Amino acid sequence: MARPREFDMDTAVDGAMQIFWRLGYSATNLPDLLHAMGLSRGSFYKAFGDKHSAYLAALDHYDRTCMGSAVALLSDRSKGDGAERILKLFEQTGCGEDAAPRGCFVCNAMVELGPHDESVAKRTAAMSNRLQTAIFDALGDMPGRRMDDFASRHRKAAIIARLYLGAQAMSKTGNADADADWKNLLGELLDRPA
Amino acid sequence: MARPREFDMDTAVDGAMQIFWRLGYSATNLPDLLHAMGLSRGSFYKAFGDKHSAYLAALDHYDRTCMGSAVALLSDRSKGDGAERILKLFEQTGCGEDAAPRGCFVCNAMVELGPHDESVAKRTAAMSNRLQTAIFDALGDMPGRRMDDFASRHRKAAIIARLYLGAQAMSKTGNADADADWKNLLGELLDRPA
DNA sequence: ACAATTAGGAACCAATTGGTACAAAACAAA
DNA sequence: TTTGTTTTGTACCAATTGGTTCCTAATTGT
Repeated sequence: MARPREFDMDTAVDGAMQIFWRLGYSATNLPDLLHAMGLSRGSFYKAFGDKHSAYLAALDHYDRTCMGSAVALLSDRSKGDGAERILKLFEQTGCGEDAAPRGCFVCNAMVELGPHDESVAKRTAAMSNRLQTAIFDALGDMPGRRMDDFASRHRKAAIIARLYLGAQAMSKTGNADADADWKNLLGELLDRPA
Repeated sequence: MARPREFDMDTAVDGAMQIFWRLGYSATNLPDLLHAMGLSRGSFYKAFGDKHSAYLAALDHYDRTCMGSAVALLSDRSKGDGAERILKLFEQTGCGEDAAPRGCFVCNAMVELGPHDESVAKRTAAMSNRLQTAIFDALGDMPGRRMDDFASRHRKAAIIARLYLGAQAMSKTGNADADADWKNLLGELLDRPA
């Protein structure tokens, strides 16, 4: 048919995700974005249309990759019971100790564009719901602990999801590691039925 | 000495806070900022120097006003015991139901500028610490409930502060009111010693 | 009244913004 | 090899960005 594209689509979108994640939407200008994606203006506008569409593609990429592995961790029975998996999630996604804290892309997007961008709001809401559901499921997999009723588990999952976002947000100021042991209480929290 | 300024400093800074709070730093351009502050370019640059300084002034204003009243609420013994006051904080600052969700200015600033702006990081860290301390104090004022030890109270306060930030962040997507009753669990959580 | 001093506001600025036009280049099918 | 199609990179664009200049107006102290 015609000339095939030289760049790898997934690599480019991943590059976009990286820089949007680190800098946010407004603060990322086109030259930086193009550099991060490894392609030139022509290719970019042909393949994505505009900056905003590239951002949405980056969000969807985040959903597929990062959010996907978070959900996978939460539902992986080989990693311990539900409480241990939730704790692992908090530890692995580095709620605090990171040297270059970029937080959670979903949280960043929600805060920056949520109220003014319908398409972003829809995606971030879907992703946080996905996380919350995975937490809910993990809460149901705690053999040996007293089982919560459905409504309590739901509320508990809602709390933990918000706690996760808040921890990610606070990690971006760099003072979070000062009292990093707050994670310990999360474990105690999970033990206690509500 | 000389001609006095015609605008009220506090009103102007408050206007700056409003629009920065709603739009964020990057997305607020100078014309909008000037309009919100009710003054012209000349007066603005004479009084504040540049956009960034105005943002810092807005943050400090937030600390004085909003954060101040939050802390005041948390330490107001006439509003109930510590647990009730914490619950009131979550209810009053509208974690979810707001029609025009602007979230929490501290959280917004942390997420947008925290990792790249030392002066913002310092201020937001100070403010979140201030909130966390007030929560810690409130947790110590729960007559009739079993008293937590010092370390547990500290961790509990750290959790609640992060929960607050996360709830504020999630409120910006608009889907938060779907399961607004997660606050109920906060009450149960507070009852239980850790 | 009169300096001295400062606020206010409009005109202006260079740099950067996101986005477009277009021609050359690279491929596939014939 | 020719033709048709698509990518790629560069030059270009208008609009907007935050910020400066500078003149006029207003006020206070003397």
